[in-house]
Amino acid sequence: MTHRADLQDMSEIKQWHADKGPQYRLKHDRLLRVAAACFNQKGYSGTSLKDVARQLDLTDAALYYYVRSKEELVYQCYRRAADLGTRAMARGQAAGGSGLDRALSYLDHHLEALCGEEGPVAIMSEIPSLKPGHKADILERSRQHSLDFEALIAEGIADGSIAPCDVRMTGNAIMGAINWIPKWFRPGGPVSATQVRAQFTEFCRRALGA
Amino acid sequence: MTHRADLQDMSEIKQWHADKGPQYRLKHDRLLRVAAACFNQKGYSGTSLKDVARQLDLTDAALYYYVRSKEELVYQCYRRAADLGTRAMARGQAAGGSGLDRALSYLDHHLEALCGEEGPVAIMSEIPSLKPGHKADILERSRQHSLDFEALIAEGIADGSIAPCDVRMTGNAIMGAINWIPKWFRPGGPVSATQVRAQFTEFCRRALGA
DNA sequence: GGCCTATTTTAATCAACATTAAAATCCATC
DNA sequence: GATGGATTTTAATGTTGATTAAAATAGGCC
Repeated sequence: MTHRADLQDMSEIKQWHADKGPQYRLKHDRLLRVAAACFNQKGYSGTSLKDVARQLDLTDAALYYYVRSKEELVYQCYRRAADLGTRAMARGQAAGGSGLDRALSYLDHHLEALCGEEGPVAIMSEIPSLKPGHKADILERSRQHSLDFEALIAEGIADGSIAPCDVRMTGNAIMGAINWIPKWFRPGGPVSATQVRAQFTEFCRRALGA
Repeated sequence: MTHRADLQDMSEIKQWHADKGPQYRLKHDRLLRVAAACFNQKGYSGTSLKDVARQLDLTDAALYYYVRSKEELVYQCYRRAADLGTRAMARGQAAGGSGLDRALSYLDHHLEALCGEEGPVAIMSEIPSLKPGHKADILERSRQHSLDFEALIAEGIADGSIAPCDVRMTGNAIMGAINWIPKWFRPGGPVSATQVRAQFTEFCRRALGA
């Protein structure tokens, strides 16, 4: 499924970051978080590189020391978001208990990443305008994530902890609810991250539970 | 809450469309649907007016006979989406039965609009880059819609048809799931609109039901 | 102090669209 | 088949913001 071009893209990026020191990594990560916040708050077309740079006390041109292009900046934001999701999924899968328990564990971990200190996570609303290789990569990860979640649901149904339902649809519904969270949740807002975590998992427990 | 500038914007738009005939209205509506499809599939920044125009067998310049700017095109797409939501909400509120019944009725109507013949509905991911007046208008409608939905949930809790829960959170979760649907649902795809409607409402019934 | 690398800035450049103005075409009606 | 409004095209124009190249600065290390 993966084209030669994609692999090339991937390795290019690895090279790009490979030799840089830890200072670099730190700033690069900060860039990604700031950019994600901008994209979520001001929209993709609404945020210029200058906007992002200003928040980092930098010139727009300076960003090109960290990313090759705006497109790549978006891509890396999405990649970061996908990575956080994947990590949460791995933890959920590794958790003990019934299918329901593990599904909820995953959700809780993901919510923690979304609302917690890991900083703002980019909503993936501009996937289509990524260049082919990057788009394929993100879509692939995204697809895998969905499949993993559906698998958890299926296991839950099998072991009787989750009520029988259309796995695909249910997965999509919950994923949608998750993905939409950055739209309405603001750290430091009226609702705390802890509350969201508790209430959201509670919601899913009821939605899924047998 | 509404500024003078906003009102001005609104009336300007009314004037713009007021005198035109029914042919015009028809084509204008088609434009909005095609544009919504483009924005959803190719992203906002990924769709040029030329793209939209091509699908209508028109030149990009011709679109300016129907809209004043790209920004306004987006705004009208969002407005159309909001209107469909509002209509569904009105029908749901007017339906009989318990709070749960009415909430589900609203959802069903909204799903029908989203997946049915009314054509593709724009995902509102670029609200921030609307100009102030338009942004305020859309946000206001959106907020109202959420409030209405939360009210339905509250009524359901009051009459015992919906299990006690945090109304705001639950509303946000379900709205998120709804708003995300255009991301994965493709008319003519593997899953029919009817199936989505049935399964999604079923999901919400379980999530909400007492 | 001098050197080397990492980081950032200044000052252009450049391209992609959005947008506009004027002209052309289409179409119903007289 | 001529007239007038509605609709669309052709051909520029403009502006924004991404991108680049070369120069400047900062800081660790000898």
